[in-house]
Parts: sequence; C-alpha cells; structure tokens
Amino acid sequence: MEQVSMEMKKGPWSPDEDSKLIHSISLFGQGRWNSLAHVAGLKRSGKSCRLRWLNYLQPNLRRGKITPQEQFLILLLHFRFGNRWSKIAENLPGRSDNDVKNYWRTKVQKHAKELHCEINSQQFRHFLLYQWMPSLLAQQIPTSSSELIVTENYSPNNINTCPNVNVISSSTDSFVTEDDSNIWNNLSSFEDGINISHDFSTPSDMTLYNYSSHDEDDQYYCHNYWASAEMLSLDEMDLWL
DNA sequence: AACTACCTCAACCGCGATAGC
DNA sequence: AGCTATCGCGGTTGAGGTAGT
Repeated sequence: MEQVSMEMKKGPWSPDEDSKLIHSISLFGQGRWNSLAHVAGLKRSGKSCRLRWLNYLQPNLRRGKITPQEQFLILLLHFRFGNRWSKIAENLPGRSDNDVKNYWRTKVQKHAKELHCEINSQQFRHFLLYQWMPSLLAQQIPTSSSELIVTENYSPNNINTCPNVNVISSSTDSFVTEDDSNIWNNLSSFEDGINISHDFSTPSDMTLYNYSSHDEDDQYYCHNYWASAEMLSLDEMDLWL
C-alpha cells in the first residue's frame, strides 16, 4: 500500500527537497521510491518522488517549447499509438510523457474544439494529416528550396539534441517527384537518429509518411505510413534495413 | 495600474499491472 | 492462490504566469 499519512507533504517542491532527492538517487539509484523518499528524509510519497524525478529533475530533460519537429512526431505517433503518451515520449528524446500529454491537451484538443470537431473524428484526422502536419514540415525548410534538407543530426550520445527531420519537399502545391529508391537512399544515409520524410509524390488520394529510427540495440528500421484520403485506415509496414 | 481571461505545465489522483512473499 | 506493496500510466486539476483590455 502506498504510504499515506497526515504529515505527507504535497504541492510544489522546494530546492532543498530537490537536492535531497537528487543526492539520494545518486547514492542508491532509481526505483524503490518509498524507501528512497525515506532515506532522503523527505516527507513525500514515493509516487511524488518518482514523478518529480522523471518529469523535472533527471538530467537530459529538454526544456522550452515543443519544436515543430517534435510536434510533427507527436501527431504522427499519435496516429500509431493513440493516447499512449509514454510510448510517444520514447521517440522524443528528453521529453517526458507529461510533456507530450500537455502538448496534446493544450494545443491539439484546443484546435479540435475551435474547429468544432471531435478529436478522433475523420474530419479532424484529415485536418491533421493534410494541413497541420504538412505545415509543420514546411517550417523546416527555407523558401524556394525543394531539395532534401538536412537539419542537425540527433545523436544518441547527446540526448539534448533535437530529433532530426529531413524534408523532401514541403510544398503542398509544388510537388516534387521522388521515386521510392531515392527516398530510401536518403533515409538510409542518416543512420544516426530519427528521420522523417514526407513524400508528396504519392497519388493525390494517398499520403505516405516514412519514419525511420533505431532502437537501443542499434537496429535500424523504418515505418511507412499510408493514409488514405478518407482516413478510414492507417496502414503501417515495418522494414528492417 | 487593475482586472480578467487564457495558457502552461507541475503535480496529484485513481487504477491496472506486476512483483514478491 | 491470495494478499500486499510498488510501479507506471493516463486523466485531471490548479497555481502561477502572461496577454489583452
């Protein structure tokens, strides 16, 4: 049973409490949060300590606004995982599930409300896929360029670096023809992180998103997302490269 | 300057899953 | 097998900050 008593402190953490928790974790590591709270001399529940560490204190957390790249990833991965915030956050180095959740609630849900759409409606999904996500991609490249743009690479050794977004054309009215082999060549040339390309050369009733990443074992893999215009289904295919 | 409305995000809560006895 | 403790996740709240009037 979670420790509950009258003297348990709640609310904002003080700098003193933070340093006690950090010190204890440096000595004993993460986990067994109730014990950790006790040895740290904190009048906090283990649950509260865990949350404070994961969402605020642990090193390598990214601060500041969610970048367009990260926003794109959140929207894309929400199609795949739904409200599984921790799963989405795994793909956003330095962001917690709370960050992802807050973004979704404050930005995406608000937008749906303004459009008088249900968040899970076909109408809103269509808006995300064909308007919002392309506009986020468009923010990644300078005007007049339709070539592959390479932004800074995300290195697994530097978790504070933003995930990489590679854009193959971000213009919805000036289509760039890229055959599939070019796309794969481009993707496979970035073996060090998360890459996204959006291919606008697919038939007008179909949008293809390529999302590639590598896992802890350095396995490099790629997801293709085809979304039909009707948004009735979102098919996924994983290819091991 | 004062008030209000809105936004952000840290923190809490409830609950289900899992581990250990 | 059943009980208890712990963990982790998703949903929600509310304090503090900021922009608008």
